[in-house]
Amino acid sequence: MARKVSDSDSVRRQNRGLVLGALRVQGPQSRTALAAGTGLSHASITAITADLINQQLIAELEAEPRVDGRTRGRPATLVGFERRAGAAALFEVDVTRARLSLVDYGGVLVDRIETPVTPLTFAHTPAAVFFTERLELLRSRNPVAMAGLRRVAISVQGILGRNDEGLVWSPIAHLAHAPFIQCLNETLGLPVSLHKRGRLLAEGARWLDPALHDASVATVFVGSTVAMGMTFGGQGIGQGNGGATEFGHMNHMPNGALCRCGMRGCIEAYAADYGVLRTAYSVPETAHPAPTVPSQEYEGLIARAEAGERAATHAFNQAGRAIGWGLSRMMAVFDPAHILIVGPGARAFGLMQGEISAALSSALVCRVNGLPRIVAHHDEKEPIFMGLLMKTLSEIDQLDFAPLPARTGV
Amino acid sequence: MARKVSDSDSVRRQNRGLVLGALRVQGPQSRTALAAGTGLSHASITAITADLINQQLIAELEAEPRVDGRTRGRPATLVGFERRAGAAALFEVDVTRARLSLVDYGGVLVDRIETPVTPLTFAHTPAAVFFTERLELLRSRNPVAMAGLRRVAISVQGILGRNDEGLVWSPIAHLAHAPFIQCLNETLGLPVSLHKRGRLLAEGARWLDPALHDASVATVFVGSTVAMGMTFGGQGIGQGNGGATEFGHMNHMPNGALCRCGMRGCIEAYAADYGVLRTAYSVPETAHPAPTVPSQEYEGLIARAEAGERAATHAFNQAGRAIGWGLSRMMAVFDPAHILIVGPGARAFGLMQGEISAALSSALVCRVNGLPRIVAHHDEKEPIFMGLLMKTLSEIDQLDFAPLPARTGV
DNA sequence: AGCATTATTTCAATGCTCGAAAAAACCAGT
DNA sequence: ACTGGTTTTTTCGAGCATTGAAATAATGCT
Repeated sequence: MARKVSDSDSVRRQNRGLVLGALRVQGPQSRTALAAGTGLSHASITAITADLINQQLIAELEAEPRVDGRTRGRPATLVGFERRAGAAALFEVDVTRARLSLVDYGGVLVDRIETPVTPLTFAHTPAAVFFTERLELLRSRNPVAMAGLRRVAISVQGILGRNDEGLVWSPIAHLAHAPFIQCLNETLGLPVSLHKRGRLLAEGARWLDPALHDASVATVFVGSTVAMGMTFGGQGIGQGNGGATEFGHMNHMPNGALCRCGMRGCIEAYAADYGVLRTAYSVPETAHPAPTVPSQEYEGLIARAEAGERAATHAFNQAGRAIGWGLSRMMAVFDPAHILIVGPGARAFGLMQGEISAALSSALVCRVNGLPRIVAHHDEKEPIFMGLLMKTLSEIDQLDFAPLPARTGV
Repeated sequence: MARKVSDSDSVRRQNRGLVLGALRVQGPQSRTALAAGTGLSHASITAITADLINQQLIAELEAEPRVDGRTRGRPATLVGFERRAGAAALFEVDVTRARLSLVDYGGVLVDRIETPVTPLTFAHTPAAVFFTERLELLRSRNPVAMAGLRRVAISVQGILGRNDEGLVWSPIAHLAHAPFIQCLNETLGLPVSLHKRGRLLAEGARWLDPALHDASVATVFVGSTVAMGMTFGGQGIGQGNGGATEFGHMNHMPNGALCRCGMRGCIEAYAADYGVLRTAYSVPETAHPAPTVPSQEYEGLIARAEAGERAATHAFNQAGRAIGWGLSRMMAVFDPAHILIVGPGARAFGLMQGEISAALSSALVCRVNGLPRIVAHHDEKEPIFMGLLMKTLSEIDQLDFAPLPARTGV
């Protein structure tokens, strides 16, 4: 049942959140700009920013040379996040490597640790230990920043259980069912959150392209896996892991090619790197998928397909068909205004586009409403990091700092 | 960009909405119960209900005999909607008939007009005329109630355009692209809204079963068409037609059976009544679908299948397979806590269940998280009406009555 | 009739927002 | 150097909604 949302304290919290959100989205800006951006009155902005400055969450920036053309009148004082107000530790765990980044409250990267990962990594070292060790290393290198740590966020691939039970399945060996979240949480006494990589991709795309910020977008990652995240006009559904999907494991063809997940006929089994290679080399569909594919091998195949080599183009056609039918089926359930293709496979977009469009054209929604715009982006790493970063910092904004702690400080 | 949500007026509006919502969901109740249900203080409830009573939106009910067991203390005064506060006209348009219901603000059915519809109906009579005529008839029979008309809502099948452009495609002949919404809107000077039938089904299920009210549910209609609506913990995405899907026209098999929509291989082409009959009678898949199927024929087929007749059971197996793979594919994108099967086809659920489960088992999400609970409901008419009714009345609550018009009205 | 119990209303205090007016801070031109 | 114009912030008083606690109402029970 709906619950109260609105005594006068909630109003304040809400408006603080609005201000922090505006700063997060648009960067440092003047109070006047904040008033315009949030719709609040100048008077309220003054009160709220004074509050936030008192609590050292934001600070006035040094006067910048004016860039906005205005030359007359009192110059604006920009306010922006106080970088020392807090920090977050962000893990991105992949099949081939793990990366831990320390960022401050302003979103600036402070330090970073990269570690190669093999299928044996988490067999030898329990995940909780692995994460803790790296956090300790980070702490020893950045004692000051780490003292203000407020959140640990982890990006993983796989399926998150229905009720916050963590990873129930993952292509990263020995990571599923490992109780590292609770461990870290208890050890550190901090909120630790787990995010699906595909979902962060969508989140990141939203932050990287302002046009997408409030749109509904499906972001498809094509590479060593096939994944998809969705955003709906600015918010995922059901707070939690809303927007996360298992697109790569949507069935493309009953009883079809063997997938890494053990099922048969998944889209990924045709469109992820290993699937494309398998097709190109005429390896039987039921052959066990290669655990990892060296990127130069995949790149090489793209090059050969672009040069017109039959087996290669055929493989990418197959991949395109799988993705296309998958999108066409998805659109029967949810039809986004934008579709983004990202990841290593985005480079092969040209090779798959024909089949994708053909499959999409057979969706009733598309025939009636027209094909959605599909765009390929070639950088896949930063969207994930960006998504993890912005999602975590926004969470700190709203959860830690928006419920005003004790009224005006001092 | 996020905009202001919260000056003190919005707080009032918000809380009025909470009160109206609680009354809508839980029916007439005491102020004390409202306080508990909304989380507001008794003092606020007093103020808000006084306001609402002043504006004649709600009224104190006659003392009812106590049923709650409490026998001591001051008896509660129940407040409930003032039925005369407004009315709504609800059209349910189907392939075979149209129904117009007049309901008052309390949700009580006042009058109803039913009209058979044929494929020629809207060829002879423009939709706008058809609707207007019936509204006029209703007005002549209920001048008083119709004077308080606040909304016209129409339930249709088909695809709604992306930007409120109305029906772009519909299985109801000559209804797509007809500008009846704007016409009615201008003629009546009232908001006229169009709803997808499948979406209302989900909405209705939510209101009919309290356990589903705040859950995420996929409601599948199986009958003359196959349709699906989704709810996400109480709210559709993207306000508008969030939760609407084109599930029936999700592709089941590339280049498969011919569907009424003109495409090939849609789920509907296998699982709607005409599809099942076509399979049962070994009519070629590419044969043009029957425009309508008499319900006794469909029922008869169910009976024969239940009696074990081969052709019939095979047809329902096919249908189950189409629905099952469709659900399995849907679950890769959105996995609801409940799946409801409703409509005439729900009676055949037992015949399809095996194939549905088999297909679902091949979804990774299901293998990992377990199969979702699938339940068949046998009544399909009332959920649609209920959905249309509650959605429209809630809209009046929130849009017309929550933004308090002019402060206390003497 | 008086007491216990439950439902509502009254009252005074608190906090937030807002609009308008005042104060600041800076540029330009004379 | 000084005055006027312009743009940004802050200050101030008013208006409102909420809240907890205390007061008031309305019954049943004994």
